[in-house]
Amino acid sequence: MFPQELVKGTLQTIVLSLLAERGRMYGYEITQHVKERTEGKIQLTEGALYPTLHKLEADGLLATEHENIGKRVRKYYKLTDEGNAQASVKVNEFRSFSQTMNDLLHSFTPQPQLSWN
Amino acid sequence: MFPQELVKGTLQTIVLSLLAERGRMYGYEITQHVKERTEGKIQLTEGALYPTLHKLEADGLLATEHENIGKRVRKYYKLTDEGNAQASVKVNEFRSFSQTMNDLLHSFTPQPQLSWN
DNA sequence: TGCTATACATAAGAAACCAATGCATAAGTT
DNA sequence: AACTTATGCATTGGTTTCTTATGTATAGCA
Repeated sequence: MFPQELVKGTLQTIVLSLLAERGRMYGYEITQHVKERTEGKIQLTEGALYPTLHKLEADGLLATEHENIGKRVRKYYKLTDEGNAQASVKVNEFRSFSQTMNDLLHSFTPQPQLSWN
Repeated sequence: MFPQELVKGTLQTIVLSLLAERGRMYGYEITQHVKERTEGKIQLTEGALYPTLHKLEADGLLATEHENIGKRVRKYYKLTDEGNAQASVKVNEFRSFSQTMNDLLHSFTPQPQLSWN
């Protein structure tokens, strides 16, 4: 489990990229999916996720579809065109940041050079 | 320039790893060094840095040495033994987090496989 | 003389998150 | 039938962490 301070600031990026990949998802599904794919190392709390989803929707990056599952209503989120563009931006931004940070930390304990296959 | 939300939570890691690498540094030096090494992409503000340095010192991870430069007093920070250990932990933690995130975002736009040289 | 750089520091407010709680349905268990 | 766990939405109070702004002071340069 990573300390929360590290995960902070990546929530929007995670949500946008997952929706870009999978088309549409609902809130609870996102938490479970992230937990499984990261082997429990990243766990999104609902208190952080739902406000973020609402904010992204208010910003016009997400649109919702309501679906009845038995007597429950499930809210599916999907990307708008703008949201799709923003997903690209955010993911590239994170990768670039990740690279910069690793360069900055590089000399601490030298790692072997990476190369593309 | 990265959005600040991405840099958040990495300040302690940056400080500890730079001190592990360079022995001792003073506050202003840290801001300039990070700015140069990242080509301006990460810029630490003093309002964030100084409270962090004070906190790390209060937590016993850093020790200070005062040096007179002309009529000014410059505060050098260096790692304690505990700080040195913590530097390892934090750097490894970030690298692991970075890897996990990149895996999670991987399928968004597939990247070529990485391999060690 | 005035501007910029160096160098420390704090303080008020904002942003983002966590932990807790709440409501409700569904499924499985004893 | 009763209880527990899982599913699924959501809000609220408090904390941490950072930003912006400000303050003080020395030093160098034009």
